[in-house]
Amino acid sequence: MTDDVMTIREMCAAYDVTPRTLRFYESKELLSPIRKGQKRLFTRRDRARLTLILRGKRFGFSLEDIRQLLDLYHLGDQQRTQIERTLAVARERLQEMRQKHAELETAIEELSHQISTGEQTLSKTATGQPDT
Amino acid sequence: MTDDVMTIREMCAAYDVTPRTLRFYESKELLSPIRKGQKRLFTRRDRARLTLILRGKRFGFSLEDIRQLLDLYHLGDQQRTQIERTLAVARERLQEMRQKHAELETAIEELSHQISTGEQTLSKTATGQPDT
DNA sequence: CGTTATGCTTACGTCAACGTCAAGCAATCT
DNA sequence: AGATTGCTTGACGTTGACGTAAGCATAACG
Repeated sequence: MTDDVMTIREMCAAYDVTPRTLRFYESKELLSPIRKGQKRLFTRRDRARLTLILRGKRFGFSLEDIRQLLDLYHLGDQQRTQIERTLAVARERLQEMRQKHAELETAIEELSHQISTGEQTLSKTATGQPDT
Repeated sequence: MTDDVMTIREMCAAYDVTPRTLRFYESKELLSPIRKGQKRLFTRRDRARLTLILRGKRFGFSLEDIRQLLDLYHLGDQQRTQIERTLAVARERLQEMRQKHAELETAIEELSHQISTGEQTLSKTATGQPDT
């Protein structure tokens, strides 16, 4: 099991990102692959974090937001006050997410309503063809 | 009821946006306020659209995406093929939104789980207190 | 009638999140 | 050895969504 770690290429393939993206995330301290000489080796921890990063992005969180949240997922040797601040951030984000979730539900309903209205408009003005 | 229309300042106050933003949206053909001489007057239609624009943005849609979706909300004098394309776009977006909705649900559960784990960590390492 | 406020247009500035080169090691293939 | 391939580190370019500043017009106030 040498593949406890992955190279940058393997990571790119696995997560569908570019090398540039991974290096960029490292520069922003979102990832911290180990260095074998010159090269980066990404651990399970990096992979878990990347999963969370990509998910966070889909929900519209900034990388900076995500960086703060990531700490939550491996509270180890941190200071108590640090943990508390992280928790506070997390609770805020959770609130935002719940809010979004609810709004999204409304928006989905509205949009799907509009779509069926549109479909009816179409079927009435059918293309030369009468109704089936 | 002269306030069938609103000035740019009123709009800014009502929707918490800047004048720049409203003019920018107009330049991108997302809004089309009428002109009284030099000045812009925003109608109910503009307001409805702005509501949808801001909502769309919260869900991570680009202004261009939103511009296409907006057409759906007032299919009037359009061409049939144009309506069909709009509907196609809308269905795609609806799919995305449903996907996001589901993912968001998962993420909410995970995050809230992590938060309670974090809280327990805190309560065990209570301030200066040894384990209970 | 001067000035203060508001609005308009035009144009350049900014910030996030990368993309896209350029230039240089290092290992590997021929 | 030479060439190729993969990875590295800068450094500058790009796109979307505005911010900001300059300059002029119009309107309102005193």
